[in-house]
Amino acid sequence: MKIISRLIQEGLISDPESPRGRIIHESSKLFAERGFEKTTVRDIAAAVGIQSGSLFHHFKVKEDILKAIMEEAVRVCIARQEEAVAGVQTPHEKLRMLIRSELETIHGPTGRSMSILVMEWRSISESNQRELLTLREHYERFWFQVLEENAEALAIDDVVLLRRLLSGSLSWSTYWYRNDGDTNLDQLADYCLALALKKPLSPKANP
Amino acid sequence: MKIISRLIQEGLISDPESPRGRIIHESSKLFAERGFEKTTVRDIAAAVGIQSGSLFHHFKVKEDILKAIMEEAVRVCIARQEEAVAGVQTPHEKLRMLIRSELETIHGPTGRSMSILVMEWRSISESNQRELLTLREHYERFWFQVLEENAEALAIDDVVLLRRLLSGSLSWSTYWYRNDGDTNLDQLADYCLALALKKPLSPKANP
DNA sequence: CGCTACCAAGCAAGCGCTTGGTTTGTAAAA
DNA sequence: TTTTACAAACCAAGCGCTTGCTTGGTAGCG
Repeated sequence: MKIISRLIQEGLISDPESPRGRIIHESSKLFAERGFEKTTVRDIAAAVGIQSGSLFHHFKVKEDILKAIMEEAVRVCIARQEEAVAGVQTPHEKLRMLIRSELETIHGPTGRSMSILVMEWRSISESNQRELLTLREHYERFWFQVLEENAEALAIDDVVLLRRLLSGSLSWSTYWYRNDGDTNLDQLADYCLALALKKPLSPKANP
Repeated sequence: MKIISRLIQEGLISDPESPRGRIIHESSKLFAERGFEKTTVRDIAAAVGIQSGSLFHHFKVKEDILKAIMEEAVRVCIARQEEAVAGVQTPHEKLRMLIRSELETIHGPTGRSMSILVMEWRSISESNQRELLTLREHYERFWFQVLEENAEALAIDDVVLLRRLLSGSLSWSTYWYRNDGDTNLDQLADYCLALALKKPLSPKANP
């Protein structure tokens, strides 16, 4: 949770105590539950505990709330990613941490925002999509960097394709993975890693 | 295309020439483009070339159009799947055909309906969701049957988890795969198969 | 004073859907 | 062959409601 408070201080994400933060928080709950289009500004206002008109003192239009949620989601994602790989040495472990980190953002406290980012993508305008894509590129670039640097060591034949298939598997887990099930995130990450490397499940370290 | 006309004759999907079929067809274009919530009954009517009120002569409520699209999508999916595996003998080839068939439904002419099925899921009521899930279960059951019967031969350690990860990878391909790219569906299927079996890409037949 | 945060009221537009009636194709009855 | 019958397909009009957002004003605080 250290990351979050650092990002708040840097002004990259908003303080959940502030009005803006409260609106974002409540909105993300509602958007995740029923979707952006089906959530009215009155729903949001009621959840926050203010009048619907008052929302527009903090956000110019409804879509800006959605954009803010997505923006902050990606920012947290990037920060988590950098922290996960920092200090890790072996290629094998680097990839494992990357997978693990992505699973964490999907199923941890930021999970709601992440699924909104995917599911409500079409509800934001093209210009906002472009802005978010630039942000997201940072994240993807990091993945490709790690994969390419270690492609030989890990015997990866197609970096781009692997990332795409992995991306799908991990995202899709929102639909079935539950934190209280009999598989935990570490086990899931290990399984994905084994699949990606076409190796049997087991050794902690690497040749 | 033989399957489609068979399904039409059996009354399992509607004739694209009929009014009902035309509405479904035009709606699926619009839903895929802007989403269910953002498509108005007036948009649909205009695309079909009738008055908005006339739609309700064929469908009781707007949601029923969406439901019909989804229902027909799953039916085509199931039929394709059965046909794909029929006559195939080796475990290796069976799995390959299953993957190939799923990719075909996602990226072929039924692709639009398939992505609607995934993306607009939350826009249908719970009771309709239940109905569709029963249909979908048929499809999934078929997958598990094939996987379980050949788990030993293919050295699959976790059938359920493999199907889930594969499911994600394949679904996600809507976001990046283009038919006119330099990879075709067969190549993609082969790559996914190699990943699933943790084997290097290459041999047509199996040990 | 001035600034942030908010309220109360409501407007204009758009929404899904209904209504009552008309056209059109088909097929049996005269 | 003409007449009658009838259902399916559609139109024109609009109702009632919800939507995102605006406006003008107020409370609280440094």
